Amino acid sequence: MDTLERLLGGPAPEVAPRLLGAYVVHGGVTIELTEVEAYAGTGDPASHAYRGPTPRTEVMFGPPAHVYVYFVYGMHWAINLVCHAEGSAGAVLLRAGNVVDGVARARERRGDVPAHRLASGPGNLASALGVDRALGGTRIGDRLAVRAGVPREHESGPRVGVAAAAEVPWRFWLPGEASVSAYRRHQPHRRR
DNA sequence: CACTAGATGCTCT
DNA sequence: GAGCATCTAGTGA
Repeated sequence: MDTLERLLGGPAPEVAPRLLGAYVVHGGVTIELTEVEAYAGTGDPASHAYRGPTPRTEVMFGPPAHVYVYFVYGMHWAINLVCHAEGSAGAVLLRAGNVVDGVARARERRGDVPAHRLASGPGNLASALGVDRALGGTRIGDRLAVRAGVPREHESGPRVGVAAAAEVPWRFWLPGEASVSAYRRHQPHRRR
């Protein structure tokens, strides 16, 4: 497990690009990561952990190599890998990837979409893997597995859709991958 | 192609 | 109750 510690331990902005090309396995599906974002905990206004621990975010304040799962916009789950040491709350959001094994299984969950859209976007990625709140707080290697990939050239830029620290370039992706999201600025929500 | 409105429910104030 | 680390279908060009 030394390899896993080396891959996942450290400041989120350093761990995030290391995860590009790595493999995530859950629910009979394997995904090769093409896009991730770093969230640096209490020092990062865009992080869910910014204002300190809450029932939802306390996983991030625990030891690294655990899974933080959250629910957004009434219908989507998103997966984070906790990487900071206990007491600090940094994590990496898994935004997109290529399904390299278990395509049929992923398609059962995602429907009849083009291959590059099976796991494009945090909600779709979690859906393809069959991940929901039940995975939250589990240790990596327990139910969700992560394997290192081959290091690759990557690009970086501002994180998608965040209201705070909108200019911080902590999104990392593999260039030329169709699964990577187009950048979108945060947009305030209308209500009726 | 680009752009946007609406769905939907959890979490914290 | 307000805001949200989203996604898709729909419109218009």
